Amino acid sequence: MDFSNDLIRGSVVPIVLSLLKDKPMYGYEMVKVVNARTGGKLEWKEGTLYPALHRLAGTGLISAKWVAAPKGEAPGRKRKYYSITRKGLRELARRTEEWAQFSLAVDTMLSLG
Amino acid sequence: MDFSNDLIRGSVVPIVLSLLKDKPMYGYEMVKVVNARTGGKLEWKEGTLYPALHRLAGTGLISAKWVAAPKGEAPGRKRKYYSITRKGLRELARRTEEWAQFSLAVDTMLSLG
DNA sequence: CTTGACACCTAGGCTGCCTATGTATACAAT
DNA sequence: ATTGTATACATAGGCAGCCTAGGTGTCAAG
Repeated sequence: MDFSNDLIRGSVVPIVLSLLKDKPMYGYEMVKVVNARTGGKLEWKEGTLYPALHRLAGTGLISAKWVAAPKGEAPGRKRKYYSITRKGLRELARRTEEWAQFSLAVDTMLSLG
Repeated sequence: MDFSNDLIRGSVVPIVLSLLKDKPMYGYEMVKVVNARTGGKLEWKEGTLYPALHRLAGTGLISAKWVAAPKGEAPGRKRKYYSITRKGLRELARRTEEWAQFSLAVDTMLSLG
């Protein structure tokens, strides 16, 4: 099952914030993790994620730091690690609650609740 | 809590199809019913619904029929009643399953599952 | 006779997801 | 040597749906 873009929309930001709540991550890593953790159901595209990360950094919900990859792993490559800010944590709480209420409302209307 | 447009997006079509599965309805009525059934959480706008109905009719998922309102209720007014088609019923099944899987995937990523 | 509820409609703007493409490095395969 | 694949970042342009704001017209109530 391939999810329509219209469903995807709006789910990227809360998921990014949720990922970063646990530990700093870089974009490419997030793509892989999301694809893996959902068994390929959610298939993030780089062209979606990178601009989203820039928006989040622009509004101060996350912050970025360039880090060289460890020698044994991917020598010579630069990774842009993102961390969630305090403001981002508050936004995560808001978005998580919003999602919970929204999905409940939709379930109700689809007689799934 | 006001849901962001990005979440709303994609939920309109399955909900319309689900409503029409039970009985034919007219647009204005759908707005009221959705607002009521979700306790005001989902607040549909006419400017959203009407174009959506036209799209659904255009792709043959629903069909329309003009009906005069009953004399005792709203005399003189015309209502455009929509019914779901057989094609629409199949699409409803698809969309419902899609939503179920999608919301599960998001719950997983937000540690709500 | 004005207000509000009913009932429909559309144009234009905004915004975010997608496709496609590009840069650059490292390593394996041919 | 060269090609391909994985890593890791980035952007431009297209597309599509939701929203705002405005419009039409009927009728009942104040």
